Amino acid sequence: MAEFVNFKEIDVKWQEAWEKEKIFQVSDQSKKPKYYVLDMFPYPSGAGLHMGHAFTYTLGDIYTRFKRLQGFNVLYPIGYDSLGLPAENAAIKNNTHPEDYTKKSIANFMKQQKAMGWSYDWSRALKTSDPEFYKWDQWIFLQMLEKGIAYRKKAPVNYCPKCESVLANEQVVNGKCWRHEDTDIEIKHLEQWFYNITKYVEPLLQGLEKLDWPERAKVLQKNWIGKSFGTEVIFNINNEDWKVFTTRPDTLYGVTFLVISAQHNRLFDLVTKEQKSKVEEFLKKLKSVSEKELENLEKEGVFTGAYAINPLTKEKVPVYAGNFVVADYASGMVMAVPSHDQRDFEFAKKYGINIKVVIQNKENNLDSKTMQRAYTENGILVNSEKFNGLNNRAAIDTITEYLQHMSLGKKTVQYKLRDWLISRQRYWGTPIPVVYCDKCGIVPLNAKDLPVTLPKDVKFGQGNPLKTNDSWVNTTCPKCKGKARRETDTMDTFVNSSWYYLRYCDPKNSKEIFDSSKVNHWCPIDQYIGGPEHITMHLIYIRFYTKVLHDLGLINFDEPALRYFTQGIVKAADGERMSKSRGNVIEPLDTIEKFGADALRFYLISNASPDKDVIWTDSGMQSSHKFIGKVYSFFENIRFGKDSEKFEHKINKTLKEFFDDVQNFKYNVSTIKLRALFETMQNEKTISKESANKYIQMLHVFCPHITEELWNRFGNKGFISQSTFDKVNESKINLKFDKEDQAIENLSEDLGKILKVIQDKRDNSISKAFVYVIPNELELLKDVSSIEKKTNLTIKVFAVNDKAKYDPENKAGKAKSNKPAIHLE
RNA sequence: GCAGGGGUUCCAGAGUGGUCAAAUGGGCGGGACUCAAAAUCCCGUGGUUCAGGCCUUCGAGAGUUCGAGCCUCUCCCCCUGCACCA
Repeated sequence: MAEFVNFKEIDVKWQEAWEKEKIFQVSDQSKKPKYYVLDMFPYPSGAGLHMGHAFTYTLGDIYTRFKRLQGFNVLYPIGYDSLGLPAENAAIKNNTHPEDYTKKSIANFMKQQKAMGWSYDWSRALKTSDPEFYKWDQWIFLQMLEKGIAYRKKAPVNYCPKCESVLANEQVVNGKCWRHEDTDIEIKHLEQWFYNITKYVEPLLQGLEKLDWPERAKVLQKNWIGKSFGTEVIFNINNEDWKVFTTRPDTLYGVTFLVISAQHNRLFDLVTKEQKSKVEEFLKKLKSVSEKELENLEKEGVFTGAYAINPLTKEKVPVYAGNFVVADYASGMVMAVPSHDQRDFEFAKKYGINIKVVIQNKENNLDSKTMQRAYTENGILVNSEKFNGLNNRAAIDTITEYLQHMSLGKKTVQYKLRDWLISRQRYWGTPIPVVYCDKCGIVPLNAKDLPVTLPKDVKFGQGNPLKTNDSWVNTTCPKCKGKARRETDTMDTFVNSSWYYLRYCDPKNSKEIFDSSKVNHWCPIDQYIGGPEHITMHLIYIRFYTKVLHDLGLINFDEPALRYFTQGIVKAADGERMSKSRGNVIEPLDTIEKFGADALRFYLISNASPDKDVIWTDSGMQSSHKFIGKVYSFFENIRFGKDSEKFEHKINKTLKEFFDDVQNFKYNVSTIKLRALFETMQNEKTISKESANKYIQMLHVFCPHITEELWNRFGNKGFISQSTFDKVNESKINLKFDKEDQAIENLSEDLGKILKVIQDKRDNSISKAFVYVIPNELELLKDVSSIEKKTNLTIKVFAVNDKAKYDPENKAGKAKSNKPAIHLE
């Protein structure tokens, strides 16, 4: 009975044994093939483990245990993404130092992680707030600087007033901060550190092809990178060439104005004296608008006073500054064709700008004076001089070639991906290892002087805390030994997670970032597991870093993770996210206390495919608990005997399917098959120890504690955690047994239906059933005891050609294949 | 708008050409046990009833096929992501 089993006790017993024997420590040297499973490391918050953690890390642990039992030498490390703003903010709130806060959080986390039975190699644990770790962030930065990948520039950047820091493009979600859904991003023009990720845009795009990732993840990254083909057209403004990117050079003759981004850093080069005040007024208004809803922002603009010359028509068209043009995409300036682009059309109507039709089609005769909206379909060029009559699709190439020929433009490619802004004006991050020297300017530190550690003594509350420690800020220039000032910005926390997976391969190396041979042995990650929210942030950065480190010759692969699995979310019973404010949170630790870690693990994966959301139900949780209890008590005092042939068939077949299902994360399907097999097992007279071992090995990946206990009770040597699966014995798999089951089930069903009808009509006097089958099906029904038990009938089965059969009603003739005839009395 | 993923029986969720009225779990109904309840166990759970049948179901419609939940097309709906990217 489930109640009598003290799961908690078993959990702790084996968790301690595993730890004591260090059985999950993995050696770099092994005869076994390597396998690297990685869960994205957690951000250690003071709140501890939540159900989402319990779910995602259990998925990884199951996969790891599965791979171990398959005979792989599995690297399964864990660490803490412990630098970052939330720790800083939480510390400020609790009036402690981020370092103390983080230390406490990690200790708490670790305890809880162990209670889940996750089989990490704790000897490799790392935390990013450790100077021995972030030292290498700084080292990588210096490498990047040397290669020109790290650089400083003044640019319009996203600033979150709540974070009091700038953000990367990836961290802006719908114009808001990724951490503060209620906070609008402000655009500031600041000089900041960037990583030149756009240099790697093509490898990032092409690398996707060879990855075994969910389609969704690949598409998301593709869209984020946003490659588009087009033409760069040169417009002359005030005797200066300005490049404008367009995907529609076929409409070039219809350009009636240009729009430059209001955030463009050269905007005022164009603004005339007369228009200056109007433009400034417009910009002021823009700022207040950005604090409201960005979504339905109307397209607005203001005339700059400048005119551009259309390279083909030589016409002069006005240049406007507009709020809808993205400053740092392409050249930050667009050509506007109101007749064939709806946005441009609305803008032209609003400001009374000329409209010129250049594409016509036979059915509709467009007239610029009467048209109600832009015509965006295809057609034939008109008003386009020598290109008149061309199909507009064809004209895209023709006109581009002509521009190229005349040196007025060229074919080009644009991407949405921007360079990665890594500066943060906050304390709890990796210090950027440069100084500002009055004489030498920006000077990087020497690698031997790393790490630049965070000073503990700083004041929080106003601006960047690092600026408050003068003795830290004031330093000497490594070049001229003169006075210098340290960079007080720290790095985006995402730099840490961009290469942590490499450090796990050689976590204690104090001489170099890692031993390349170790990293090349373990990497790339064979199976990476994490949430979908990381696809356009972390997973872009980690791929970028990998490519950079590859090009630096440090590693011999250029993709971090070949396979990636995205898990779903654990939702509360009401279908909402679990949250304190909703009061619907179920705590993993409470659940373990009540049901044991195995039952929780089993429950979390038995509901649905793990890439789907799990909706928590107490009854489901209880059902898993019940099942685990039944299995445990079944085996607890079992006496082994022999397997029936049928059972040998079943266990081998299940094992075979199990390999396939678990390999493909169909954990839920596996749990069902284990339930079914358990039912069969209960009806067997005896089973062998070998089969029992097979069964608990399968169950072990989901429920490591009770299976460890049973393994031990069975008298096996060593740990089940370190055992390996037997090969599937294909010769024992005989589909005959499945047919037999099918035949029994069919007959049982038929009898049931007949009895139901009869019993309604007559009284219950039926006690015997005579069954007539076609001869070659006779042996499928040789054991009908289960049906006899169920129906309370005595059953006799005959072959139809059996001369000695009892068949008073002469039913035997009705027997068909898979459909025996039946006589009841 | 664009892209991706989906719509399965009361719910969750398996299932991708025949043995599918469709696994499994939950819920619900019935039964056993009990003085009773809880727990546990067994049975049932689209309709209908004629002895194992018949009819209707897997978002809607059309098609391919001897045969479709599963393949093709069109449409509807839901979720997710990007969103003024020129």
